[in-house]
Amino acid sequence: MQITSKFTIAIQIVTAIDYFQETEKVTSSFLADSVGVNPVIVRGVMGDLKEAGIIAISQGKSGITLAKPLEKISMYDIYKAVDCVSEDGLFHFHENPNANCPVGRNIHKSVDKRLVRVQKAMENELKEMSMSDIVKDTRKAIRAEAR
Amino acid sequence: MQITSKFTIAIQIVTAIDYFQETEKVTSSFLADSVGVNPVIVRGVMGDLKEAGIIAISQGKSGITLAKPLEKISMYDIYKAVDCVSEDGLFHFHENPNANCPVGRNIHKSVDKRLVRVQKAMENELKEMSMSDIVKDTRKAIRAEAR
DNA sequence: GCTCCTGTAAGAAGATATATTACAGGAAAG
DNA sequence: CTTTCCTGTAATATATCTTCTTACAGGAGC
Repeated sequence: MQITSKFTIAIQIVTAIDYFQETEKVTSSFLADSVGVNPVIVRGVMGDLKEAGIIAISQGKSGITLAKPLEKISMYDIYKAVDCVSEDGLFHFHENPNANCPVGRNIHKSVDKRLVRVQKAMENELKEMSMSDIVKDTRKAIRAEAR
Repeated sequence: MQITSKFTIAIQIVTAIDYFQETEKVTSSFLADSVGVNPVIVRGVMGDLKEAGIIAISQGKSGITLAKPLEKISMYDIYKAVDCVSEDGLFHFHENPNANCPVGRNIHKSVDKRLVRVQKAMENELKEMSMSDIVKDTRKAIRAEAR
């Protein structure tokens, strides 16, 4: 099992918007070309990011822009925006434990809270990561290429 | 997206083996009945758990038993045993970032290591959790019912 | 008013998860 | 040694999810 690529697509979109904001008109097709997926997918992700207040969409010359400074966008913000994990949680509890079995009837109680804790541990790590660091690293890698 | 239910099925299987070990002959059908899934699924998970040295499978009177004390089985051990996350990692990076785009060409480098860190944060939390605690909680819940 | 971009619908194709039937082979028990 | 019955596994069927793709309406910007 894996988390939808919408998450990493969104990360690249935000990075590319910042990187090209000043030199290009950034549109869904432009981003789709950079990311290597269909423009429709990009528009979907763009919609999510707009709703979350991360980007601003204009059809004008400015194209798509960031709605707030990179420092204020965490990877968790993006993760939440694109909804890449089911609202039932990261873990999928099997649906029909047997209610006639004492274990089947009570296992949920003991396991659920721990699964929540595990998911939170992952999400807390995402909260610590800022998009400005991703962009910095990417710019550095691009500069390193030039040599 | 969600992690396969094989994980929670395995957790219930280990719990049920411990709980019923002394009073019942534990077989794949017995477990399947408790878990509420098809016996074939249980046999698959059993195979994984056996390979990981967590349970022992016998066709004799003893049935299926734990291969080591509960205290020595962590949730991480089970998570690893059933292989519920792709070996490419929890996160799915989109496949074709454009190599002609500086961002598309370099985004992987900056993001990958962070995704690994996030996944590890989750897995470390699982390592802290012992099956003996799950079983204790479940037994407690069962006793509470009796009143 | 014209252009072109976004938003969205709808359908196709592929991957994955789970259920289900069936059966061979082997271990345990007598 | 024979019978029983449990495991291991293959093959097939659904259902769901993901991503791709085509198409088009409506609206924003120039």
